[in-house]
Amino acid sequence: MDLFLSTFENRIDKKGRLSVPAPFRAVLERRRDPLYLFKSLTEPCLEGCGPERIGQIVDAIDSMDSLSAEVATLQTMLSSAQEMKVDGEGRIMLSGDFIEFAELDDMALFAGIGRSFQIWLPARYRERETSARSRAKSDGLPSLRLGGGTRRPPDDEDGRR
Amino acid sequence: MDLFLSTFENRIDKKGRLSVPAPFRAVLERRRDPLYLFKSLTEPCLEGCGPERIGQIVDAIDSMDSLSAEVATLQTMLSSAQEMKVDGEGRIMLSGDFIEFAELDDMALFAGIGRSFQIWLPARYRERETSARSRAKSDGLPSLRLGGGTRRPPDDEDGRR
DNA sequence: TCCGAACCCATTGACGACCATTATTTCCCA
DNA sequence: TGGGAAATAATGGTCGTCAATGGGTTCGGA
Repeated sequence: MDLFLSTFENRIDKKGRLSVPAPFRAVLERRRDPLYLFKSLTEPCLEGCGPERIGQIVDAIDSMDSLSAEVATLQTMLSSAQEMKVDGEGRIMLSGDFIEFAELDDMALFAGIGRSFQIWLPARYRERETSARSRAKSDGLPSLRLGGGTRRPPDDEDGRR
Repeated sequence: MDLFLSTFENRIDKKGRLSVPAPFRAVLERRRDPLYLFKSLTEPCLEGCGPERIGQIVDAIDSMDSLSAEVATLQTMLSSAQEMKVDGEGRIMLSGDFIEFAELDDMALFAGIGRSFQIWLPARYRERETSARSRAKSDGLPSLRLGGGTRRPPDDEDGRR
């Protein structure tokens, strides 16, 4: 399975166009997947993914009580989602709404987080990264304990990016 | 599967005409489906969909106790439904009843929510979106935990709080 | 005959497709 | 080992197309 990993910083030109990092594009193209962007529900950033995640959300809505607050939350997510058209040069055009929401300026930082990626204002991302790091030092790495199962206790780590 | 996604804001002209967003039209045309609108049961907005969703409601009624209150509610929904005529430019004409119900003025906001979409007074929609986002921040993203369904423990996700 | 709704046509503005230029990296060869 | 060439990626600009909107005209029903 190919994943979105690593971070890239690209420029947003004055028309609002933004190059998708070549490695991310490669993942989508290999699967022949279109790219979807939507506003994060919890943070000031955009989320990028393929259709399968969108489908999961739609199915979740259908299987839930349509009166619940959770459904309204998921609907908010969907109604912010856009299928992005990628031009011949691998660029997308961010709507004014997206730029505003993520408070983007003239640079955008792509952060690969596995099955999806995020787009941040670079400065804001770094802020968040340092605080995540210090939190990890004080609180440990709960998710690694849960998920990984196999290897290595929560130490070293900080060495890598 | 093609879905109704994203939001669009269009003007209601002085003749009462309203352009259906081209992407939404494309979904319906590809399936050769007519467009139905009906009043939302739970919110001050209109719901738009194709025939299959209307059929689902009919089937639901058939499978329920015909004396129950829920059936009466669903019947209310059906009786408010109209098949909309779309003119050559992709516009529909809203009845006075619909405009009143959704408290529409001179702008209408289309919000795609997967298999259907909603039509809102823009200001009212934004209110609702704001509250959905703040709720998501405080309560987390319960539904994704449910919806993911398939693999993977409840970590990573977009919603790393 | 009057009103409203369906149809047709015109305008405009934004977006998408295409083409050009620059920069950076990698690889090959001198 | 260093320099150059080619490939890839990023960036910038331009033009055509289509969607959104507005106005006018005709047709049908009351």
